Amino acid sequence: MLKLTRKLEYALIALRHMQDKGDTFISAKEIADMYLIPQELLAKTLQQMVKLNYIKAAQGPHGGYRVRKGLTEISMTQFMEDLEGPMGIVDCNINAECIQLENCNIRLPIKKINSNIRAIFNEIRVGDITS
Amino acid sequence: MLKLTRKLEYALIALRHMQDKGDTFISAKEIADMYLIPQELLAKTLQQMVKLNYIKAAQGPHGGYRVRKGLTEISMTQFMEDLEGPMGIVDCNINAECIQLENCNIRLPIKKINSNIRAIFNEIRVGDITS
DNA sequence: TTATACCCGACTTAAATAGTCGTATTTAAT
DNA sequence: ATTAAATACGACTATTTAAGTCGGGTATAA
Repeated sequence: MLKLTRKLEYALIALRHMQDKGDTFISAKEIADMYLIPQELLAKTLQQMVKLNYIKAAQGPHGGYRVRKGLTEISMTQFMEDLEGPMGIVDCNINAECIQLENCNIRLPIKKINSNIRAIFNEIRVGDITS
Repeated sequence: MLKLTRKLEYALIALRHMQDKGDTFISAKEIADMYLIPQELLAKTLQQMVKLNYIKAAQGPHGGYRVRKGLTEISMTQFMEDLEGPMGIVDCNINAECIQLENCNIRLPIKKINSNIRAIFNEIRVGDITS
């Protein structure tokens, strides 16, 4: 339990790699080869990040991706939720459609733990990992 | 991502309920009915907690479970890992058999986040949730 | 003796994650 | 123009993990 998804790992690895390379466009293949990441999967993730305006893509030969300036300032909470949807250690923190609800006897303490975890990721910037 | 398992939720709900009832033995059925938890699943979890010496069982009619004194003092980290195995937001924090390892460019920052999360659960006692 | 409850392992199902494939489009270089 | 290298995108499949079920056993109070 309490695991990050591979997608997030791959995204961070890729961002860090691109960050290191400055302004040049880096292909998905280069990153996939270097870190032994399944290329298609990484590609999809990079495409998602383009849509999120995290990175910029260039098509054609010598194309690839590069990091948008300022990306490093966003919080990990934002980053994670942009890529994977809402974060919450239990479902009722997310969809609130729990059949128990009224009966639940641990709601409050769990909620508190949840905000502790969010607090951690709120205070971490993407740049803390990728720079 | 970053979810607790149902088993842990059920375990905590059950512990809290038993705690509230003091020394009397509470059956799995009573708890399952009250909180709409699948009985067999809850039963298995309770049995696991008996083995861990978290709770005490009594067989036969009017049997059931009750909480061991002192349980409330153990940390959530211990509790969670006893029930679900090692905790870690990425695999390499657990089994260390990552094909990348050398290449990985985000190992250190991830490790740091991981210990932040562990720190949270280390400082929470089971009793903080169940009492 | 019966009914209630725990005990325990094997099994099945469901959901989430991870990974693959095919086809289309863009574009630099020749 | 043609080719090759790259992104774009949706549908599909596979794998893993979590969740839930079942069957047969044992203990014990009434």
